[in-house]
Amino acid sequence: MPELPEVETVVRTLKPRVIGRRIIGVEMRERIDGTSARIRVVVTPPEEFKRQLCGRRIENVERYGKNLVLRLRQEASAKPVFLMIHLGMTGRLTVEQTPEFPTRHTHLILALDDANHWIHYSDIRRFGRVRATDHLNSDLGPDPLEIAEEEFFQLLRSRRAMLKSVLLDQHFLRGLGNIYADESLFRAGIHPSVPAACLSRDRASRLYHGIRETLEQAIERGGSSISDYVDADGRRGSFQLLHQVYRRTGKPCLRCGSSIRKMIVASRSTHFCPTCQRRSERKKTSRK
DNA sequence: CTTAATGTTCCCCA
DNA sequence: TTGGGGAACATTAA
Repeated sequence: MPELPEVETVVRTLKPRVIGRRIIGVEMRERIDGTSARIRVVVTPPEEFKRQLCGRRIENVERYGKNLVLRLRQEASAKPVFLMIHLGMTGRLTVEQTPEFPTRHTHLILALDDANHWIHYSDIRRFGRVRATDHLNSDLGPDPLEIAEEEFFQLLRSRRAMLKSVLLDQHFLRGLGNIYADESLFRAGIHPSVPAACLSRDRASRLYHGIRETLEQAIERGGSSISDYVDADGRRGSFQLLHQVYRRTGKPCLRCGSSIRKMIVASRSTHFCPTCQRRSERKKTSRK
């Protein structure tokens, strides 16, 4: 359930239910397979993790790229601790009314001080990661909803890789994933394999706005629920109903009727309309 | 039985 | 250093 609009939706639905509450209990269930090395969803060692969380109040819930960040504090004067959660591919963060572990895929339960609600983290594939730290490291690129157009243009110029690869790179922009990279490129009318540095100012501008509009609409619709994603209240999003290209291979383009194609870029399925998304700009007086 | 899936990281090679 | 390609991680559903 991973990209920016989904995480933003979880943040918004989680906020009213947990802000101001204290965490009074931490329960973990780590599954360990004999075959492979031990993969833990909660990265912070268990004792340290409990020590960092227990008794602290949830001051705020924010999004950092695809991460959820809960800012915790003992009291106003104390130093904050951050609970960072990355949902990976199938992670769910929900508020439930039971302290019981409902399935074998629930890995973490936080008890709140209202005695009625528990925060559950479940993750079928266990690609997600949960950690507690006292400092936020910022090795990710700018947020696509905050970056200025000129800064975006300058960033693009520094990368010669294919646009699709660049948009997926969290060090370039934080928050886009496979769905929204494809949908944004379609909205901008640009082919996924165009080198980022080759974009004209005009096309870069269309991409900038294409990304923003796609993300904003997706957030309005509560994100895309393809298989696992739900918000903190367990509700599915509906933006998947508005997808123009993602997973629509062979279906007609909703704009021009051409058959949507799929190619592999950066080891990821990449969907595009061969008619609406050109490799180069077609100008009326163009010689190309 | 095979394939693909909203993600990240690591390794190899050009 | 940059970028492409692929594997690994783990589970499920088609």
